[in-house]
Amino acid sequence: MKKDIIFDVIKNSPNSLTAEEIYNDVSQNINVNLSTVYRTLNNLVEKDLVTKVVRQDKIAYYELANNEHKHYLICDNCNNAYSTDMCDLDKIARKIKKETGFNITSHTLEFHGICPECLKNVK
Amino acid sequence: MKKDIIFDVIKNSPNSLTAEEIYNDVSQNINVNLSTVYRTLNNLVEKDLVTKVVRQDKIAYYELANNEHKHYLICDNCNNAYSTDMCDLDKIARKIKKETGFNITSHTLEFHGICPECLKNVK
DNA sequence: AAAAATACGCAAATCATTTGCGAGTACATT
DNA sequence: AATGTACTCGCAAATGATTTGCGTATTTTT
Repeated sequence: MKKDIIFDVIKNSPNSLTAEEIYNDVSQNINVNLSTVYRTLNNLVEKDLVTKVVRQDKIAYYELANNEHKHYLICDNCNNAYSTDMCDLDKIARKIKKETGFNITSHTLEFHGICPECLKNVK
Repeated sequence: MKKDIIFDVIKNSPNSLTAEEIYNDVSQNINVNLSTVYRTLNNLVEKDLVTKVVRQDKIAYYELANNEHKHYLICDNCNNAYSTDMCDLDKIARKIKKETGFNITSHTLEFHGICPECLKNVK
């Protein structure tokens, strides 16, 4: 079924994708409806197979729910997202937990700025 | 004009507000239209007087564009947002800048979990 | 006070995402 | 194979936060 194909697209993508991007990709091979893509994505997120992150542009991005935690550097100029695995947030999370009693289970982090490529072109 | 009243609401709020919350607040005193609130907010954001942050719930939250950097602990149970000023991200940002050349200008960080209050009630 | 610029209300538009419904398909049980 | 039950999908309409066009008021500038 189409769920597998949609999941494959996510699995094979090095970066996170929007529902529309997934839809376009899948549509090249088979017929699907956008709502099917959304339904499937929600399904995969529920099953913890896929992670959904809403960015400042208000669009949801989906990626493989992998163990290794990633964050994005989003260029305000070209709007590309570069991922980084640098994240010392667990330390901060522990500190917050200790000082506030808040039981933190997850976090999202988004950096904004200008990527090296754009920096070159702007100058 | 209404811009001042809207700005006052934001100034006097200890936490970030949605457009609707601001609208409700302002409406208690004067007549305004929701679109006026939105227009004014965009205006204030443009002038760097107000900061807009889109959260995972896809709703934009507005707060005074203040110098002191805050992040939110959002309870997945009661949906309240607790703010914290703990943020060692500048260190991480510098590291990323050095290693990737990405010129980071801002970031958003959102912690999710269960707040102490809800923890008590759930148990 | 007239002209030019803003502010505002109202209704309609937008856009990502969701949902109701009805039809198609798969799988299990007899 | 036949029946039942549960998904899977497509399609069109609905949602909900936010934006926009437009005409009218109100302010600011001259």
